Amino acid sequence: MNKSKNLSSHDKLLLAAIELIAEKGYNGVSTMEIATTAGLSEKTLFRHFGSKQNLLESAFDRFHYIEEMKKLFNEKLVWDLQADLLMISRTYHEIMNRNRKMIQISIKEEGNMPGFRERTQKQPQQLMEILTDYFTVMCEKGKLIRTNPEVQALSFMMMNFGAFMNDLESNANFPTVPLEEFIMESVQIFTRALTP
Amino acid sequence: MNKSKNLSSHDKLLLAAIELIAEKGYNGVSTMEIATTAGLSEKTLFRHFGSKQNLLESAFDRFHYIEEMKKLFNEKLVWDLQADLLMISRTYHEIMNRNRKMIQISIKEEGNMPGFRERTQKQPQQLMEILTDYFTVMCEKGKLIRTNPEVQALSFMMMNFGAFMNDLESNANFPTVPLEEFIMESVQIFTRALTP
DNA sequence: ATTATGACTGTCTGTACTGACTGACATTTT
DNA sequence: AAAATGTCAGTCAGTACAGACAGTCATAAT
Repeated sequence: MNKSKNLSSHDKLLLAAIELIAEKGYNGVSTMEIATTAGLSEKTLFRHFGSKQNLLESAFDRFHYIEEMKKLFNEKLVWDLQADLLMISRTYHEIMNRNRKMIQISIKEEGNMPGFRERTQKQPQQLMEILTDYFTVMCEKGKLIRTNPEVQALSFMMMNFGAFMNDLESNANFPTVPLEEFIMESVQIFTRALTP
Repeated sequence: MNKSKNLSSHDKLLLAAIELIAEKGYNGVSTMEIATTAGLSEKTLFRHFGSKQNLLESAFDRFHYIEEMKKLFNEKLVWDLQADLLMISRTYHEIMNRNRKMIQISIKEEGNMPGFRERTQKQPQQLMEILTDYFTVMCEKGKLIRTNPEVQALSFMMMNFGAFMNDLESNANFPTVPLEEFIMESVQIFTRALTP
C-alpha cells in the first residue's frame, strides 16, 4: 500500500527490520521473516549485511534526530516563554513521532545491545542542556522566576517524554485528549508557573 | 547476596524469571538460565509451571499496584493542592519503583504477549480518573483555576510517568537531579500554575 | 546487433547450534 | 512413606549463516 518499489534492496531490508524489530523485539524476529517482509530472499539479507547484528546496527547508523532538534531549537527561539515552549514541545513530538520505531527498538533492546541507549535515550541529556541554558538566559532577562532552571527544564522535558511514551504503542491510550490539546494546556501550565 | 533461602522453589523461580526477563526480554532468556539463576534445575521449573509462557503469566498474576495507589490516594487526601500533589507524586514513584521490574517487562513484551499492556500501562487510566475527579472537586471548591481538569491531570501524570521511565534502566541518567528534588520542584510548578 | 561481463538476486541444500520440553530413574528433604 | 528435586539422555522445531549454482538485466566490448 505504501511500499514504494523504488527503494533499493538495502533500504527495503532496513525498513522491514526496523518495522519488525520495533514490534516483536530483536530476538522475536528471524532473518527469514525480515527478508520475506522486505520482499527479498534471506540470502540477499546476508549478502548485504553479513549478520543480523550488523543489520540492526546499520539501521541505527542512519539515525539521528537530536541534531535536528538542536538546530531547530536554536534557530527558532524568539525569547517569549509561551511561544518558545510551544515551539519546543511541537518540534519535540513531531521529531519523536517520526522516529518512533527506532525509539521503540532502543527501549526494548537496551538490555541486550549495550551502547544503544547512549545513542538514543541518553541523548535527551543534550536537549536538557539546551533547555536549561534557555531558562537560565530567560531568568537573567527577568522573564522567568528565580528558581532552579535545571529542574524546571527536567520537568518540562519529562512531561513531554512521558506523553510521548504513553501513546508509543497503543497510540490511542487516552483518546479523549488529542496531542495538540495536551501541548497547549501543558505549555500554558508552565508559562503560568514560570512567569514572574 | 540478597537471595534469602527461605523462599519456596516456586517463588525463587518467579523472582529469577522477573529479574532476567526484565533485563533481557522474554526471548532473550532461556528456561535453563532462569532455573540456574534460581539455584534450581530446569526440570523443576517445568514441573512447577509446565511452560515458559505460564511462568511469566504466573508472575503477572501476583502483581497489582493500581489498587494500592487508589487506596492511598483516596485515604490521604487533605484538600490542599500542594500537599496532595506532593503525596500523590511520592506515592506514585515509590510504588512504581517497587514494581519496576514488572513494569519493564510489560513495556518490552507488549508486542509479543497481548493483554499485558492492559494490566499495566493501561491501568494509569484509572489513576487519571481519580486525579481528574480530584481536580474537578478542587475546582468547585474554588481552590483551582477553571480550565480543563482532565488535561491538567494528564500533564501531571505524564510528567511523573516520564520521570519514572527516564531512570528505569540506567537509573543514573540525570544524576545531578535526585528524585526528591524533582518531585518538590515539579509539584511547586503545578501548584503555582493551578492556584487561582 | 551481438556478445560478453559483472552486479544483483533467487533457490536449494546443508551445518552447527540453541532452546523448549519430556521421560525414566536416582536422590534428597520433610 | 511421600513429596520435591536432581541427573541424564533425548526429541523436535527453529534459527543464523554458508556454499553451490542459475537466472536477470544493464552496460561495455566486439
